[in-house]
Amino acid sequence: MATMRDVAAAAGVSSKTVSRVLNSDPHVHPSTRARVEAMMRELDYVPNSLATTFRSGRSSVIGVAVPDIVDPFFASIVRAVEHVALARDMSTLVTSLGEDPTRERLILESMLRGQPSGIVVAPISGDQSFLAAWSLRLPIVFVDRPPLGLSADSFTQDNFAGAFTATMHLVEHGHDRIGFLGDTVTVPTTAARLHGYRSALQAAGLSADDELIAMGAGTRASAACALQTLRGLARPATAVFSSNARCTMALLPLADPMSIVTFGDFPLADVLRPSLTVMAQDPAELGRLAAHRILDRLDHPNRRFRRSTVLPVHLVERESCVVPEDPADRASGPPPTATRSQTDGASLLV
Amino acid sequence: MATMRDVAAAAGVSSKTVSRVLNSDPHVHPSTRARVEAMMRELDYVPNSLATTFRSGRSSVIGVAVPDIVDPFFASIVRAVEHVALARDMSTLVTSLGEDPTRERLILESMLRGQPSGIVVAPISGDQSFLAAWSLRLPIVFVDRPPLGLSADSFTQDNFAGAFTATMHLVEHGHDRIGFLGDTVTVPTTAARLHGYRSALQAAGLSADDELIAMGAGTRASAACALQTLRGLARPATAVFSSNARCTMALLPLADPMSIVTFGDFPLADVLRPSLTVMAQDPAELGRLAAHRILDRLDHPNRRFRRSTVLPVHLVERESCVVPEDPADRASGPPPTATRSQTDGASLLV
DNA sequence: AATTCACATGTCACCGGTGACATGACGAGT
DNA sequence: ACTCGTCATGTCACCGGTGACATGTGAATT
Repeated sequence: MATMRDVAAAAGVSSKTVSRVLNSDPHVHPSTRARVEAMMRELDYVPNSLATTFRSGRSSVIGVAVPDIVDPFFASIVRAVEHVALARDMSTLVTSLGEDPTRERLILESMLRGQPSGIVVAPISGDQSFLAAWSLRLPIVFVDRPPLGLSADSFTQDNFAGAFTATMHLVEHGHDRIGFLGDTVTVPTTAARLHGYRSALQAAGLSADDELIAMGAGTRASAACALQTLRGLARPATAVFSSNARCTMALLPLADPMSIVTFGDFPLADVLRPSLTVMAQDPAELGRLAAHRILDRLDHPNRRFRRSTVLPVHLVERESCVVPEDPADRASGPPPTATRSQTDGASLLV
Repeated sequence: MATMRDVAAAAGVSSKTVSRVLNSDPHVHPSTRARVEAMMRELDYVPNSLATTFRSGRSSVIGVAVPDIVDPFFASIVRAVEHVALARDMSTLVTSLGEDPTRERLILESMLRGQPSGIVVAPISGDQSFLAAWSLRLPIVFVDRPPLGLSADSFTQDNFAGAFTATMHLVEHGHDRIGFLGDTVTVPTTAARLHGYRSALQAAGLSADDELIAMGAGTRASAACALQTLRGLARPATAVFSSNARCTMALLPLADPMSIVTFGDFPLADVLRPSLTVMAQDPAELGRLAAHRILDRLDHPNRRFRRSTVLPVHLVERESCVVPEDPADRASGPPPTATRSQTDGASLLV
């Protein structure tokens, strides 16, 4: 593994000159440059970016920590950050935080010890105050979920309004018993969506019974259980607002006639039959904004930025919301939104 | 940003002693240790892992380069590597290689300059010979796709056998005109799958006409076009072997009655109606094996390992393969494998 | 001829831990 | 009392580039 000094010795110059050649310093004689370059090639020299990085005190790496890279939502965020970083010749250190909130701190601190230029975090725990000391030294930007117990840049979506709109959409289709599906209330995203759901019911003059709210519905088994409960109520639910794509995907294999709106679009949501009506988010934009904020903070340490940016979400209306079936009158005409009949959908693939 | 020497000065000891405390060296007096630890807390000292890393000459990072992290297949590989790395207190540097084969080298070399302990690559270009020099210095392990122009460890799947089985499965259902869908032949994976497909047709005594083979079918538009062509043939195709999940997902919105088998399982493949019969791969296993190989190579520099490991893939039979419809005889009885009728499937969601 | 200056190149310290080796102190064993 | 070993701690160089600053050389300017 040839170092700069090896090249220098071979070319009969000082290591500084090699450094100059490497950084295309204009004050190097063409012939010297040629000689050095030849030697670099011959010794098949590769600069050790660890050394450069170390000396400069900061690695040109943007850390990204998300709950789970396999989730396409977070994967999109990661890819967007990566893309912005690449354009600035920086790289990306990715970590999944997993499910265990107590590990968040360990994972993030280990990432921070590597002296990244900045980090982008979609947190899983309920307290990021431990990042306060770090945020003095490098830009820390939150995506999807705002920081708790800490003031820092964040790019989130309008979860409240999105949930409100989604629930209203179901109400407008005539549903008055609408279930809520989510994983954990401790995640602020879910809390805000629950809040939006409740507000919509209230605005519509409907009661938001707790029995309509099913948490921990992130797996197929638990979603099945939740669904059964919703159906078994004295006044059964006829529709569901699923607060995230994971719950929806868990629900899909078993949800028979029931209207659904989901928070968050996902691959194939438009291909299912019926296709799913969703509140579309834009994870790539979230990632892009976060990455740019890191760069902006780095470039302009003294500039002030708006701390919290909330992106709108919008309703993508597809087929999964229909007027509830009236048991007394099965011939009540076609549902207003379903543009394809059920049998149509059935033949799509075979 | 306090350094070790700051702590040392504050505690009235040498920096080496602080280093010892940090590394829990037993030869430190308890009282000294306490004093140093107190000072570390007071100055809110954080070790600079860049320095340690630099001195040791190798960062405890495993680099992972995949075509696209948003693809759940590659995301699973990444997560598996991450998981193994974490257990060894190493971190993971992730990069997407993207679509452009000419950029592969640049991206990988930039990653390598960071002196990772090893890298895991799912390459996109047709030549990795430039990695030869690097592979002398650190373990380079290929996943999903074998290296080209280079001898290195690889963990792949049995693409040939998988494609053979998948195609045979369609043949056994009575199809004699089976189309092939893929993106690029230059990717060895696709080439092997095409080969398996051809061999199966040949083994079945069917002709593998070039007109049945549609490449570049990775987007919805191109998949639509390919499908139209296959349907418009003098002897139209009645079934399709899709060589990867991306093509399948592109095909889904528009494939009406046509039997499909896909290489690679993906989320929701079992929820679609009809659910998709697939050749299931195990990306997480691939990632796990690759990561362990990196660690093994690191731990046992002199041990010899089997270079190439090929994992089997297996058929997951679902509903998307049916006996071709005989135009002359529509009452030819139920298809042998479809366990749910089409109308059954239709009512699953509403 | 003296002065100035752009240019080509070199010297050296430094970034922050840590390995190799040194030192001093004290208790145990002969 | 002397040697030896263990413990607690210190010194110093080094990992590989690079910034600050110095030096030397020849051409242009006065």
